[in-house]
Amino acid sequence: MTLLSDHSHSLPCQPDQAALRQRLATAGLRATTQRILILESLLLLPGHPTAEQVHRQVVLTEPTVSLGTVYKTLDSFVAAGLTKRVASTEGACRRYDSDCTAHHHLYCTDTKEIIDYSNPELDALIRTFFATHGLENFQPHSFSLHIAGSRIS
Amino acid sequence: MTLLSDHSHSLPCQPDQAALRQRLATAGLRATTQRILILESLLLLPGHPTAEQVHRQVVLTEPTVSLGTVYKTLDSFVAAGLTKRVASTEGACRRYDSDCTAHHHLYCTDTKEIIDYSNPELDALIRTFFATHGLENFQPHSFSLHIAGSRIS
DNA sequence: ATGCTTGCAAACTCTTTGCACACCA
DNA sequence: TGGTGTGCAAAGAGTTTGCAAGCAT
Repeated sequence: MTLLSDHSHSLPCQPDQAALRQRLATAGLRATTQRILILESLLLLPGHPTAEQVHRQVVLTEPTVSLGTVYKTLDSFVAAGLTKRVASTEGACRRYDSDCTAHHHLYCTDTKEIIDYSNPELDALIRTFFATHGLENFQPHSFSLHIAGSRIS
Repeated sequence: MTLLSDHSHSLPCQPDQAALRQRLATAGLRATTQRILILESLLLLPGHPTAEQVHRQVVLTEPTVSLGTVYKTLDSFVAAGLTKRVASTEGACRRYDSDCTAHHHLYCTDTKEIIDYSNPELDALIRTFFATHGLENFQPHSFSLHIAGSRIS
């Protein structure tokens, strides 16, 4: 099995292999070829890819990586906090989000798209609300607002 | 603090069969025995039942109802707006929510429970926020805040 | 060297589908 | 009666698992 080859086709602002290894190490995960590739693919793919989509991307570079490994790896990424799973009412399959910073989602009811949305003012508003109106018997640690609606063109 | 929207809260009283027929008719659905039972079970079951759980409940009264019918029926309920599907990052299976009024969800990271949460003040806060800070290219029509955290005993 | 990871394929779970029969409007 | 809805069983999609062999540390 070859190590990560140089990617003449890869996008400009992609983290290099050393940075990916570092991220894995920080998360307490061994830096295997597969994990590096899967992490790279997650960061590369737009939107909220499924395990299947990540696999398709990974296989371009390393055709022997199995879908099962992608599932196991994505699970370990989620467990390690490298990745999140996106909540969705639509579709049967899981979607992953490489953006682990707090953010919200716009759900387009027409196109079924899930669009990332960040707004620090909104975050502050919500945090302040729960700081003053504490929930009973529940300690919140993160919030995500799901905004359903439709795109205006 | 902004005024609360008026919040007429009806307890989950058991609608009789005539009321259920009426709800189905209003939604444009034929009132079959199965649909009446499934709707009744949805309203009866606490939390956010899966198709499987609804089926188990329905079969107590009418043992011949098939799981396939429960799936088809729940889909038609969602399409008709009688029921919602709950978004979840956890678990593989779909959950349904008979409460079609706007509300939020607490996701307990320990027990994986999904707990309903309503707070008109919070709703007003969010609505006000988006009324003043409109989204670009997006017309929101509903909001649901997902609050992850853990129960305190 | 040790123990975590991987690939493979089979098993599993959840959901959908096709079709003949049954039923509501 | 006509057109929908239902039951059944098989198929399909997505995900998990067990184990032998392969790597990272």
